[in-house]
Amino acid sequence: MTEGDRTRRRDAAATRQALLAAAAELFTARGFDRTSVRDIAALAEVNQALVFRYFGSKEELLGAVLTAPGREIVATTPPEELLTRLVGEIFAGEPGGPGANLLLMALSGPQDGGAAEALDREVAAPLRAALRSLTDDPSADLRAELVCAWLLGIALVRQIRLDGPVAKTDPAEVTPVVLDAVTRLLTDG
Amino acid sequence: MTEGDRTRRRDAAATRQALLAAAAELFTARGFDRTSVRDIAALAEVNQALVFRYFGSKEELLGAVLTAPGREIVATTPPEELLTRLVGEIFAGEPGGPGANLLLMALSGPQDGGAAEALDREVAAPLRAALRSLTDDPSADLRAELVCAWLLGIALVRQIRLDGPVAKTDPAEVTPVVLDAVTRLLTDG
DNA sequence: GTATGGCGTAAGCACCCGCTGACAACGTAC
DNA sequence: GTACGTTGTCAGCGGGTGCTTACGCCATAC
Repeated sequence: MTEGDRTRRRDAAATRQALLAAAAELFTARGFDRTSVRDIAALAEVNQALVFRYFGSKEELLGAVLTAPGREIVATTPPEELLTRLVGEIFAGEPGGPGANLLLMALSGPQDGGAAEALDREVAAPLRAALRSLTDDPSADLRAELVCAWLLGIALVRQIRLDGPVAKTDPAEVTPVVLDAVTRLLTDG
Repeated sequence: MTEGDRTRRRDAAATRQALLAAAAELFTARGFDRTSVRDIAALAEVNQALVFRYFGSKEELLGAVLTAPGREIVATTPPEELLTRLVGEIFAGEPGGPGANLLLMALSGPQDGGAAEALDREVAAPLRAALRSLTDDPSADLRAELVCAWLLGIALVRQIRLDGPVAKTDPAEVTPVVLDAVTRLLTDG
């Protein structure tokens, strides 16, 4: 309607970004399958055909949404701080909203589309490697994956049980509890 | 074809059970949304209209599948053994197959259909209550839910990363590690 | 033998989905 | 000012979905 809208339209990068943001929000809230391309486009206030112009398919859009933020965290954080950083990120965002909880998407998404594999490769695998290096226990692999499993579970419960203590307790109180338990799990023989 | 088939057909209880089993298998393997009623009926070798005759809707079928086994465990196990029992169940079944991993369904299923709520009410809530009673820590609620989150994460990782150590390590080796860490998490101030 | 009621079957409705292709509007380069 | 490439619009396709409805079929009761 307004001229301001007119000037901001016809901007490929902006629409691409709007689609990414809308997709992240809806995928996180409802899961992949329960989100339609038309819903994403509507939230982004963009024609639905543009999803396919810019991302090729709904699955590739999921891939783009999934890998972006996690990869950034892993890339910009030294291994020895990765655990603390990730726990912090998990408890940083609003429980219901988007944030570190992109994991849910990978679970509800297509198993064969490579999205879950991409997330594992880009985010979880480096984390496991970093955790493994913190202990010399012979079962380091197992313990590292147990820690990852815990983080996954915490992120999910925070997302699902919005009224539970994991979601509601002050992060400053929860974080040390988790980090403590993880540390002991890793450092005990 | 054979007479044996003829006699076993036209048996309401048997077809109901066949549908339940088929639904459990497919829901667990693919998730709720990626499983169609026609797929379930085909696996059960039953006409798809019978799903609606016996269960009313696809969601109610999910509800029936979800609550049955978990509720049985909770009902038949005294609170003080519930944690050990559940950890045992999680590591008992085959990693890829059905078993204690019905949780995945609740996550990928409809959030508003009450299936996840039913699972929480029938299974998770009693578990949390049992865990809470094991500690007199002021943050007992939080710690109990953190434990639940861990179990959820472990069950999921076992399901998702079939080649990972959580899925492949001998349960007899993993179980004490988990139980140890949980106990310390609960009993530490 | 025949009526009755539960069981299984076939066909299809109405809808939503991911995705496509042709076309219009726009901004820019010349 | 005109040609051109990019961006956005629109209608619709092919197909899958949950679910319904009307209808045969069989076992039993009488």
